[in-house]
Amino acid sequence: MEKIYTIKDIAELADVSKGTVDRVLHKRGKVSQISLDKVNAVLDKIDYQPNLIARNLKNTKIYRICILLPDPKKDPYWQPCIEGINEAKNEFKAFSISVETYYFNPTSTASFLETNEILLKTSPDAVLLVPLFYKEALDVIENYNTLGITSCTFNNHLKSSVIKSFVGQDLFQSGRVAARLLDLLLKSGLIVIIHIDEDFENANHMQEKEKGFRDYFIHLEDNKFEILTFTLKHPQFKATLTNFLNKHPDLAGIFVTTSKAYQVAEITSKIKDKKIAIVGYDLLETNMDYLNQNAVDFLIHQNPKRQAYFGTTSLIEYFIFGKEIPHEKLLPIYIINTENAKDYIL
Amino acid sequence: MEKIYTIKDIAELADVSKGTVDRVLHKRGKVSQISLDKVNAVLDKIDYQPNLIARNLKNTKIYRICILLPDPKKDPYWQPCIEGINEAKNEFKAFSISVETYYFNPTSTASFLETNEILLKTSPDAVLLVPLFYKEALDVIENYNTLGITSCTFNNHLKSSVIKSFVGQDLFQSGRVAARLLDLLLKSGLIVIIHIDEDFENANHMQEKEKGFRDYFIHLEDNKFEILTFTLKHPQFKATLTNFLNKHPDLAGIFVTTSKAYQVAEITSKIKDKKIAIVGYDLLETNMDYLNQNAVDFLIHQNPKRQAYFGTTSLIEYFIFGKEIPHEKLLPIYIINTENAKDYIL
DNA sequence: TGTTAAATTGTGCTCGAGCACACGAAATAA
DNA sequence: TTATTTCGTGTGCTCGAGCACAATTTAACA
Repeated sequence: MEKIYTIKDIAELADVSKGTVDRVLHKRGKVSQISLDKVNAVLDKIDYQPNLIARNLKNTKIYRICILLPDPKKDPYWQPCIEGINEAKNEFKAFSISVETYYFNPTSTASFLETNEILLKTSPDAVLLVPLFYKEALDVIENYNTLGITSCTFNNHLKSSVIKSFVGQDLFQSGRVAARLLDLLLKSGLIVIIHIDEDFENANHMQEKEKGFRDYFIHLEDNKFEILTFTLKHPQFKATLTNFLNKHPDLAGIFVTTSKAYQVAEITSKIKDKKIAIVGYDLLETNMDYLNQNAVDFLIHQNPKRQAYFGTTSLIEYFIFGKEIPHEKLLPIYIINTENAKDYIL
Repeated sequence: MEKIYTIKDIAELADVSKGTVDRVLHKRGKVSQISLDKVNAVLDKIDYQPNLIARNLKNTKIYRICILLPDPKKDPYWQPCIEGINEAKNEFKAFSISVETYYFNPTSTASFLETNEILLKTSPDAVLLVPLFYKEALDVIENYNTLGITSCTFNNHLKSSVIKSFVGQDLFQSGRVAARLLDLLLKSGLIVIIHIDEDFENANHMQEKEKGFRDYFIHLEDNKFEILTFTLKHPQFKATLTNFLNKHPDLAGIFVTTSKAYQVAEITSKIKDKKIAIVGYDLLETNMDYLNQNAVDFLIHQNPKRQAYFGTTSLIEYFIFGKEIPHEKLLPIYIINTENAKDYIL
């Protein structure tokens, strides 16, 4: 490794004071052409990397990061996020950073807005949020922007120019992954895509997954599979599905686009004489149970823990080290079977 | 977040000088019982977290980390490691750390020892190495220890009390993952485990994988599968396998325990009338080709890039922040099909 | 009680970047 | 010519931990 240059080194090499070097580096204040040239000549020759440790020493400000996400008590999918956030907090506990989490009810836009109001009272420097509700999230983020609050998102994609970063998955591609899994598992037959138990507001992710899923089969030469789509909701769900199963004994596989695969497996696992392949999402305990019972074949893991961890550490490192935040970070699509599941759950 | 206390704060609260506080904190030098009690009383009340930034400001030493791994030109499996190392270097380029890589020929213990000699001349503070050759690696690591050099390993497990950390995968479990994949893909039939083209020295990983693979099937109630093991080497490999395929038309699946699945797929893909399921390891270009041609069904990814990245960053953070290095870090076992492969290759 | 040694405690400098302030020189105004 | 502004530059302090060394107190002994 080459010598590490400091501002003092540059000042001596350029025969000016470190104050002048500082002014050149930060384009702060007036500098004569002669001094400017001298300093630039030195800077061209060497590779100056400011010492981030020293730079941030002076910075005694405590940066406040607020995280706004659905209440894990209402939907266990979000529980791993807490662990990811705590891991990030722990890793940077020696730095002057405050990370606070705020939970809203994932079924209530009012709860989302209320919680946001409470959060705003603490005047954070940045908010990392799950933009579950499209319209409301847009307003909220626009508001952050006018207040000078940095906003980052995870889990859900939301198109907005004022969002600093998004951490999540390519949902279209995850649909293709599911398709490929069922293609390998089954030779032919009827496959059903089931959208279950989610409101219209955050339905976009289900559509993306379906698009990817169908895209895969469209590009297969042979038409070995027939694909149908079901959009189901409690409480008719159980009756409708049972009815469908009876009518279609040729049903070979099911792709569940939400984390509710267990609800489907609960019904299909009771069918004695045949096995219907199921690919679903998310490592909920209930899903894991059916996975281990062979009623679910694969689960696609969105790694909410790592999403939250990555979103949080990006913001922390942005504040304390001035690191750039990547505009979009797409996590890999994790394929889970009974044997590698424990790698992902604590 | 609560107030962040500094040594000066503690000194004032305890009514002693910061020098005394320093002595108490580091058990350095003599302190009277009275002062000790006063300082401890304050320390009990508050949660003191030393400012890592300030602590390391004074530290102008450039830490030297050497990485000793097989030459990617000899075996492309190692190429991603370079990327992982570069990513780590880049992330910490502003800190006084020197990271240098040294390549040895993976088929030659002499090359390993020679390269190690060259590396030692640079008197590193730590070495991160792939202990490919059991006996030689043990000696080398023992030697590091007497020289006061920290040693960390990745990819291969090596039992030694002086190794500070290991980053890798649970190979037994990855065998089970492969078994589960073939179990789902096939209903019944003959499965062959193929160990191909590796020397005895580093054969341990193949044995672990086989153990895990067989362990899975042993615990299935029904004996749907028959499992055989093959240990093959160039150049007899091709003839032996072709011969075996002809003799066993009931062969349903193959588990290749090394990264040479493409060599097997090259042969099986030419069989016209039937499809043999193959599960192998590692995202080599050649393996990916056969994966995309449907000749290989799944690849298990050991994520060498992340292994190298994690090993490197752990050491860097140990030196510049004094963070603890986890003794063992087992990465998840990544299941790869055609659709999620691109998430893992650059 | 005085002298010296030993034990304990306090002071002040270092690291590198950043920034406020002061100093000087040149330019303009009176 | 002198006063005042403007521009350019250098000086010196800050941040917190760590550590060398100085200063002070206490103990030991003649």
